[in-house]
Amino acid sequence: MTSRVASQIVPIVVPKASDILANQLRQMIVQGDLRPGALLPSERDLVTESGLSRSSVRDALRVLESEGFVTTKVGRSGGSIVTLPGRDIVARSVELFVRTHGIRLDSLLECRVAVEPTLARLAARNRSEAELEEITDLHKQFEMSVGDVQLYKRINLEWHLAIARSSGNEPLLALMEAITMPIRDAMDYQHVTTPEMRSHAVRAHTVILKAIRDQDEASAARRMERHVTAYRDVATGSVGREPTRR
Amino acid sequence: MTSRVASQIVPIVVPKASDILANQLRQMIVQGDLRPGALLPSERDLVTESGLSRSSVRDALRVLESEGFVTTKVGRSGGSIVTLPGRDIVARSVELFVRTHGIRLDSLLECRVAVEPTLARLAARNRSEAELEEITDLHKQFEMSVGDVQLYKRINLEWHLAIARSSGNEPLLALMEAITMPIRDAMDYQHVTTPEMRSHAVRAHTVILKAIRDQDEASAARRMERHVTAYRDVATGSVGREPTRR
DNA sequence: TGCTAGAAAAGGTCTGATAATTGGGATTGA
DNA sequence: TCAATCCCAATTATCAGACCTTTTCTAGCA
Repeated sequence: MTSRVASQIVPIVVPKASDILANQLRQMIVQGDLRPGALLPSERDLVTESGLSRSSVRDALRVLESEGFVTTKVGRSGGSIVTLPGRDIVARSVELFVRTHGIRLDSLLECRVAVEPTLARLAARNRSEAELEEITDLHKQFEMSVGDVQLYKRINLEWHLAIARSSGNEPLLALMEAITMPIRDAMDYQHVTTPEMRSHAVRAHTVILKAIRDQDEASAARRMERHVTAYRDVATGSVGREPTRR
Repeated sequence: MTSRVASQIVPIVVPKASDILANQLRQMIVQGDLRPGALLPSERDLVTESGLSRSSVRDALRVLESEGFVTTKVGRSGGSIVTLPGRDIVARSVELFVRTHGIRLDSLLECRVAVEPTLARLAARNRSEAELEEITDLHKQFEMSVGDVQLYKRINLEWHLAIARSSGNEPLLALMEAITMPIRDAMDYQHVTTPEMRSHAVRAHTVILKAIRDQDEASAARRMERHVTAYRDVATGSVGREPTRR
């Protein structure tokens, strides 16, 4: 065997044409060169500009569409409009992750326990008057819904989400929105609430709302933590198991 | 004007052929009919099975690929292999969200403050011996890295992520992974650490590690909270602003 | 003026062909 | 016999072009 020089060749990846185009467009959007609302050139124009075929251009646009970077309309004066990937995209990916990996309900509730006290604290700090009014409004509806289980559940979730929206913290809000739907599905499937539990929740909400109104951050966080911790312990049937002493 | 019957027609949306196919395949994967590792039929087989054209089939596969449901290889014995959308997909969508919406560093650090104490608590509860060893190992490297800023930063992040992995809570881990990279980028850009700060962080890590080793959940959570809260306050320059009294 | 039919513009779909990539099997040479 | 090499087949990637569907604009007509 003849001796050979040491290979300095590193694995070469050949990117796909459509990926290159998608990356370029994505980067332009991320960097702000393309503003949301802007209309991209038509597919046929992109073909002439990029030198690629229409299928490659379309592949790129489809990927960007599924990532939430463009929305596409058909028809005259249609085309691809630049959008920014919003919380809905994050929520969708989290939801698919949760469903495909069989994440259990207690993991999701643990997640809520981690997130919601901070959301309540931030809501107490940052809420606007309009947001406070919305939360208050939902709370009034909540108080009157203890008889109707379906309504109760819906208003309950809406109230928690309204607080999250008032926090002003987008990443945490996105996570909260993302885990809310899987939690609701799982709870619908396996959990029933008693009237006593419901009126208990109403009382908990009342004091949390007061703390948020008074902008008492520490109280809002502490009471929200108690509320969601209790919820978790009831739902996972682990009331006696080391109740997160603090 | 002749009187007409009330229209009961509701707006009709015509889904795209490729979306229908993508939805079908996605649902089969989510429901478990298609296991990860399974090889989908070739594009041409899918064409004959679905009755659609090759472009529609390819559109569907491209969307699924960008969602993390399949990975596609070219060449003989290539094709589309079923995968499950992992934390990387979640992290990617969060990262794009953060970058396109100009989420500020203090929001991300607030996020960490919300999440990491719970991760530390769960790590103290659920860590395996091997995971404890990994965390300990990283801590030793950390202690020796105070002189090398770049190394220090890398090991620091690795240590926090190792704790997150030991928690056993996949959603929180995904969020932690998702916000780590944007935080690092922003910190690289604007923040410098002093040797005093670094050795202070080493001491904080030491006590957290001890709590995790001893499986002292409350201590792990409390000390981690102090640690990341201090980090946030230093990084946002708001040391004196209502330091989350507790 | 108001309405309608058609033209125009855009994405959606289909068809067929060719290129590039990859793995495995056949071939060949020592 | 065995290892390196060459060739072929299967598969995705890309291209080219045509036609369809949807939507909007417009010109002409009543």
